[in-house]
Amino acid sequence: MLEKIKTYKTFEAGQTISWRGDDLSHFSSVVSGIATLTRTMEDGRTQMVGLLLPSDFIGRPGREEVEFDVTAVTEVTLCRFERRPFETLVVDVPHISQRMMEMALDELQAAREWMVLLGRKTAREKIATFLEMIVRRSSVPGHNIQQYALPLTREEISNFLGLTLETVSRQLTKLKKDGIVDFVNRRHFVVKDLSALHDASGDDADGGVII
Amino acid sequence: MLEKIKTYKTFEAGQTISWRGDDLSHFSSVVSGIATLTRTMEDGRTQMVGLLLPSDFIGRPGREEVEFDVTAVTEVTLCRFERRPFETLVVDVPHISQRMMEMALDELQAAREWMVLLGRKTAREKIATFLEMIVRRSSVPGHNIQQYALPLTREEISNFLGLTLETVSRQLTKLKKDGIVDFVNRRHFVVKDLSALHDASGDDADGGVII
DNA sequence: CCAGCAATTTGATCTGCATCAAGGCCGCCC
DNA sequence: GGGCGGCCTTGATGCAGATCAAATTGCTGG
Repeated sequence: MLEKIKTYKTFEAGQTISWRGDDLSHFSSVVSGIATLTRTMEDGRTQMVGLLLPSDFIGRPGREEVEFDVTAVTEVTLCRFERRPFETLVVDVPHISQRMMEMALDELQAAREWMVLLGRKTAREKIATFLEMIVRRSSVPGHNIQQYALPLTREEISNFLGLTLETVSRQLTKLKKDGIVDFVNRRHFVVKDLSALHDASGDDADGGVII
Repeated sequence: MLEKIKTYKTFEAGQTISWRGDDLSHFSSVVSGIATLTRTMEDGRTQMVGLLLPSDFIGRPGREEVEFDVTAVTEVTLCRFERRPFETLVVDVPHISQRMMEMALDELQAAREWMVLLGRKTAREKIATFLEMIVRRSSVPGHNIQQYALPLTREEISNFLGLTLETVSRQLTKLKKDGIVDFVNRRHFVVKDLSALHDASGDDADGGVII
């Protein structure tokens, strides 16, 4: 059923996929590439509120408007469904809303963890948490990755972490000086001490039950 | 069907409803009272990630553990469903997952707006946004409320906004000195200039489409 | 191969909020 | 009613990260 109403669309790196306030004409899921969800205040202060990776979903049944700016960071291909037929489908096919509920709850959990970072972590902890997240997300079980790609510019990272780009740069070089990570070049890094990286993140040992 | 497996439980103000890491034995919805969702770091830094009001939901199908501490701020009555039967129900009754999807997406939207506040707003903007939220949530169409209750202590507010309690106190007295709000007592306030309060919040005119 | 330009790093300085430290207020219980 | 204890306010000081300001790097297109 989904097959009938689906189309693909590709956006090039840097292109805006939709602006806050636009009519919500489609629901989409990311097929490939990386996109961001951001909010910009009147004076230009910008906060990223979501990083969309393949399989992530954009759109909300029952809403008429997009609530955040969606921007392609790399080339992005979306699989899109027209809004009206999709909304009908959500009602008719129970499995879809179950799946979407699960995805929404996962995202909610991630957003809440991110709120802890934004509200309470130091710059160093923010950067360490961010790098650790990259490592965790890029890891494939069984494979031992040596080198990780940094998909965002310093400015994008700063908008993700609620910092300035200068602070991001400084904290990255500090983690390097401390021997925790190393930079192959500006967009690729190696983790030299994973447990030190974790210690620097401010998160407790493991999901954090104190026995 | 829900009727059969539902029970009520009341918690007194200040009591912990569940700790992070506890087994998730029930799904609950708030019947009355106010509860908070918080995360506390090893060294005691605390961030609130959710404020649970009547009709809000606690729990997540497919999860074994509670992810955040849940605490009663006022006396709280929950309507609880045992986990296993409820999970079955979610699969069998499509309407439930549709409703839960919508609630999760609403919460996600709220969490993302909160991320902007935590990452980019100044202390004054945070306080103004918080007061404006209280006003919006307490407003009943048709009624003209004069006085609003502040459901949280200064410390709880500070944990909500990613500030210290001293900063919360100072910014509240500043908004008072500026003639924007007035305090009947420590836990009740009056808005003297709603549009000034809005201006102080840093949010744009209205949901923010620039025409 | 080099000019031009955007991204990044690095340095100097400033400042908003945290931290440290007293009091003051007020409800509550004896 | 008075004193106790939990909130809350207010003041003084410190500092992490913002801001302002140059370099430096390194890619891109001529």
